[in-house]
Amino acid sequence: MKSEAKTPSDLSAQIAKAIRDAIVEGRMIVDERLPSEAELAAEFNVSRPTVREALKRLAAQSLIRTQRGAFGGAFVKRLSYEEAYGQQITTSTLLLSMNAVRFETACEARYALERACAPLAAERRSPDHLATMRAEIHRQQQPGLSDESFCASDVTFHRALVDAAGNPVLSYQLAGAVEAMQPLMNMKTFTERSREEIVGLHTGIADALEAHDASVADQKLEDLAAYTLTLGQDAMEKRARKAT
Amino acid sequence: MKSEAKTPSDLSAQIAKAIRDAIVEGRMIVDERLPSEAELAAEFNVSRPTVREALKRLAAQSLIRTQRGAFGGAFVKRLSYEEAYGQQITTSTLLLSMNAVRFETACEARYALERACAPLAAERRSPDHLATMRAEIHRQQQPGLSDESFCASDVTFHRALVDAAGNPVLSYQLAGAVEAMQPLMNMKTFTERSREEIVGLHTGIADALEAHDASVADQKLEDLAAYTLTLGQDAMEKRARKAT
DNA sequence: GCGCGGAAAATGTCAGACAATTAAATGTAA
DNA sequence: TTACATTTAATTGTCTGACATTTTCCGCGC
Repeated sequence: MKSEAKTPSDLSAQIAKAIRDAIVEGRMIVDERLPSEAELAAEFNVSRPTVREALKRLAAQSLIRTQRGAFGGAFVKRLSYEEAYGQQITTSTLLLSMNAVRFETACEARYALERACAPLAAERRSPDHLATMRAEIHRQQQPGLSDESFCASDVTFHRALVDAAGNPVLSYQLAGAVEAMQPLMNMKTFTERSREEIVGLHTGIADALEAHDASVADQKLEDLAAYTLTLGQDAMEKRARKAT
Repeated sequence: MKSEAKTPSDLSAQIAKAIRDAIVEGRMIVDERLPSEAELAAEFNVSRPTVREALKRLAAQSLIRTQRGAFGGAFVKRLSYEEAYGQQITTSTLLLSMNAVRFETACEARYALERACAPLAAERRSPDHLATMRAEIHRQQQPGLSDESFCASDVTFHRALVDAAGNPVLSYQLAGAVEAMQPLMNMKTFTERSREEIVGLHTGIADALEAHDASVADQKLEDLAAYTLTLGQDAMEKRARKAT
């Protein structure tokens, strides 16, 4: 009945899997109520703490939400875009930081994906998106801005670019790619000169989107990708020279 | 000290957040051992079951692994690409299925991202990737293949295309986009005629990659995107007519 | 009809106990 | 001395039972 001799222990993982499968396969629909903890405990023949551990696992993945009180309980949760963004970003950031991903690799992936957004963004960008981009460009020009703030502004600029494509699925997929780069970028230092260069390219991108010109936007993004790469290589060389 | 009057209850969530932050911010490194459950309970002034619920939350996100026995405990886990793929796919699939994402939206996102891979794939594709693609094309031509198997083969083909770009970060980002489309595609039916069309385009893509020809590959992908869109619209119209 | 208070149901938390597992320490014999 | 078996201690996994807290519903009095 419940063979699965694979993992004799970790009952809570098995129970979590069973419920997760039911949700993913559509056997439980959004806002449907799960049996109470006591009922689940009886059903799976385990104690309530074990069931609770399983439910917490699901809650951590935003698969369920719980509500206290009478007629409360655990409910299948509609996964919102915001939460999905958040999970995406956490996972991407950890993946990059824990696997010693080369700066070039992450950079290449990020700009390849962003360039995929450019044609759509050129077509659909709203005044709102343009305003956000202009505002960030302005911030990036302020003297005395710390490297970290400069990076944060860069991320906001690029997210606006992605969002301008007007496709929430695309925004979701790229949230991780854009945000996860920030820790890698934070390790670099930006000279006055390189900031000027970047701001110039950002301006070019915003102008191109405003003019609905996809090919110029793509060109500027390619330039920006290339320039970012050289920045990374410079930093590496400098470090190598220092180590010698 | 630990006020946080925002959420009076849900201690396990707070504890999980505290530990998660420590990991994400790099205060704990890979393979570092967390304090034992009893120690954590004392540290946070809660009971062991509460600590355990927090740890299960982290385990669900693959942030830690636990080991029983003396000198066992919870350890910060290196997030592998495989696990990251898996989480990506689960989240993407749920996001699409729970938010009534339009077929066109998902389709647009997927092909925009895939086309971003095309130039890199044309440059770097290995014989292995080409062989996988050819094999799937062959499978797709077999008569009597179920729609579901056809879709599964389609996914494998496209993942080979993405992997051919030789950038694991890109592969990770696209895993969700490609796989999450499968349930949406499974709802369609593929006539003999449409399968022929798709197989033709797949062959064109494989040929272009083999010839290192990025622009043809891109063109074929654009055609495939357009054709897939019309398939989806046909299906919608047919359903609408039936409902009338 | 309308507020109000208690009952009931459910999750959140705690305490203590035992089982299972594992690595290190210890002891023993060749 | 070395190799192997045994004990031991630390730690997670699970269970039982209890109490606290939150929230809804129902009936009661007005």
